[in-house]
Amino acid sequence: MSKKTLTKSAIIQAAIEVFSRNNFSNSTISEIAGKAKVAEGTIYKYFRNKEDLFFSIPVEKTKEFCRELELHSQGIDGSLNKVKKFIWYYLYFFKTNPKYARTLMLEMRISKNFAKHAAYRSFKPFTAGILDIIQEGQRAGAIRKNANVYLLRQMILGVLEHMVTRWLLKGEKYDLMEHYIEVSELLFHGICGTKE
Amino acid sequence: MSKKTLTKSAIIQAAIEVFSRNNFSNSTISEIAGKAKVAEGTIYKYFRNKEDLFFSIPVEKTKEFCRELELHSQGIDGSLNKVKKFIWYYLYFFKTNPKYARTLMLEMRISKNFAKHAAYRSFKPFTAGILDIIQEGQRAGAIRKNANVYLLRQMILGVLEHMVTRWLLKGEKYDLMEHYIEVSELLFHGICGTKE
Amino acid sequence: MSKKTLTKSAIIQAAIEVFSRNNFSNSTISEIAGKAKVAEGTIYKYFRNKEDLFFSIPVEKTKEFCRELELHSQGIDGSLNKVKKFIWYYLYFFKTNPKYARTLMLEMRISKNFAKHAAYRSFKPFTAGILDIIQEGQRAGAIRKNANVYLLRQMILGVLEHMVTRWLLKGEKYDLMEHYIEVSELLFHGICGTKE
Amino acid sequence: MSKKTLTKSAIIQAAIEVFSRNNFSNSTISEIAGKAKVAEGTIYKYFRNKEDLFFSIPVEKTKEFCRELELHSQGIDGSLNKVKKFIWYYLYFFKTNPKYARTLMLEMRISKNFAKHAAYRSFKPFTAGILDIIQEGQRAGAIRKNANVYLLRQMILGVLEHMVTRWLLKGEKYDLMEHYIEVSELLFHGICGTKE
DNA sequence: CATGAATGAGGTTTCATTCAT
DNA sequence: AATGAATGAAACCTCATTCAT
Repeated sequence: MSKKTLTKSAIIQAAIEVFSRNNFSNSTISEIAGKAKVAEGTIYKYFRNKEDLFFSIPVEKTKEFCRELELHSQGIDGSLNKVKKFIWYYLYFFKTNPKYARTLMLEMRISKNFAKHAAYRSFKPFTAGILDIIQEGQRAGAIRKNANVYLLRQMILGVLEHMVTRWLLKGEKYDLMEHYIEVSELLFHGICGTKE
Repeated sequence: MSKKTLTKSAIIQAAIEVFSRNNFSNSTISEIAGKAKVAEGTIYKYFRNKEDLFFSIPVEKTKEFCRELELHSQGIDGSLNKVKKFIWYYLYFFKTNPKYARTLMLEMRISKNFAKHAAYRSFKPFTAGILDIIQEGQRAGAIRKNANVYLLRQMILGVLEHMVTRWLLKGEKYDLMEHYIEVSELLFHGICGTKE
Repeated sequence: MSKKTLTKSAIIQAAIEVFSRNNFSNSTISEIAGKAKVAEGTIYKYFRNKEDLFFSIPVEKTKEFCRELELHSQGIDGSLNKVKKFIWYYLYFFKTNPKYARTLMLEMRISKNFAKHAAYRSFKPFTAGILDIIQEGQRAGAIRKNANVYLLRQMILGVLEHMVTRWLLKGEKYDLMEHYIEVSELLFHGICGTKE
Repeated sequence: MSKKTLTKSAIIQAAIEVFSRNNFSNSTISEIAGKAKVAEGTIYKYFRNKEDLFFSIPVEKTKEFCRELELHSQGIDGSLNKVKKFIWYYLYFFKTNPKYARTLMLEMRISKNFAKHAAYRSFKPFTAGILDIIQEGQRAGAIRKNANVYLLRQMILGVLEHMVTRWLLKGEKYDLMEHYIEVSELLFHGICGTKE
């Protein structure tokens, strides 16, 4: 890694830590600079402004997510198994990256201009991946054919997002993965009993 | 309504509007005072500080939600029908209160000190209500007995929260309620097809 | 004078002093606030920003100039005598307001956006006054009829402006008015000798 | 020209362009370096600091002015004709060097430390030249003997400076030279009519 | 000689909160 | 009770200058 690349990723890493503790507005460039061991001015050589630095965070992290997910998914047969693995890895990733989780789930996601920023496109491969699995599952009959694929994806991601968010808001005091099998089960077969 | 109560709710209403446009940090007391047609100093007669005003918003709004839900739920038989009605009303409420939706979903929920604030307790009757329905459903056999009630509640609220949040982030450009029947169906019977 | 008006003119007066010592960019709001004995924030209650404060300076000062000139001009007959008096008062005014002179002549006049700012219009009565005198002089035959009035005004103001500017740049070390009669004479009858 | 000289004059030329657009404080070394196609650090090999670079601009330009003026003045008889030629060339020079005109007239001239800088002496031959012409004119009787030569010079330069400055402030939208004959006429014979 | 990454001091501006009226 | 003028701390960001390569 060149010196420039090293400095840049030191800044990103420091930014993740700082933004995860306070919110965007309460985080200061000065603190990020301190943590990254660079001068405040240096940050502005690499990022246009505070918001640009903020939005640049998920670019690298999403690459990492997709790269690792790829590895974990190899050799798995059956769409439902693939969905299960996705659910597992999703929770695992945020469990092991709790600071990034905070930044992404509690700050970035609701941020006004995020969708307009170039960095937003870095999510494309991520959301495309799960969509492929669902479509494959429908073709194979493992997933309901009479349901909109986008709605199905929304449900899965919605439940996962909610689990991570709730875990963060509760202070990460329980194991994020403890109910993951049960949740998969409910997602697959519904909340209904057998009588009604 | 006394003059005091009128002033107070004018301030709250102005606060909802302002906080729904910008985020907490970017909203100013000065703008809220302007919209409520009171002096800045007056706000401090009714609320300890900016955060106190912010957290006071859901108190009234949640009361309103519960009161109306009560009415809508009367005369409904069957736990699943009650859950369906809850889902319907939840979406309906936020569809008709989009500014409050923004404030609550995008700002309040992730706010660091919210859970510590007295106002947080105002959600109690709300979350208790849906729990009752689920427990009743389990007793009647309409809802799986082998699933944790809290997890069930979390799934339902998680999906709903996600739907509202997504709708807000997409700019309220589609009808929040358009897929509500399909979503109920998926929640009740799962995403699986019949083959696997 | 109300308290608000007092505060505002204290700020303006402090601004004149500070801007006259350093240039616009090197002057600081902090120093102006200190001199005016108000907090930095107070300045922003009265002026939109640093530039707005800067451009607001000549408004009051030009009013003062015109008011006093009016008095001094009363009872004077003959256009050339009026021009002479104008020249005298112009030099006198800047001699007795050297700090304002610096701000206006060395900073304001060349400032990029000044002509666009509302304050620019405050010069109107000033430039209109001398034009009237010139036109009257042409009608009476005291001033060349075959010369453009705007060019005549430009020459008079140009020479005066230059005298003040030069005096400032030389450090106000000589008497600004020492050559004023000689200059009037040259303006009136030209630099030529009698032979050519 | 050696490579060193080439680089230096590229920097000066870039500086003229940049300083003519913004003022001294708002101009950046970075932009100058960019325009001159050298690294920022390189500028500091040739000039002590930003101010030194700024003040170095007129040195070359004034040499150019004097050299050309010399040529244009050859073979002209009569002091007034020489003055006329000077006026013509002065206006012509700034008309054809508008960026330098801005830098010199609007920025440099009022600059606090300019008179102290070594570069200030580069004006000497320039101001000496016009003084010679005036003195010669006085001896020949073409120019009033009863007027201070320095005052005469001041009047001529003052009017010219004012013409250029006004033209720049008005956005160079009219022809700087359009009234030059009329102005000479007024300078030579005064603004007075024949009656008074 | 030339480069350009890094520095870090310092200024403008915002805004929650107070308090005399 | 209501006002709104005044406060002053604190943060983002810029940019001249340096120095290791």
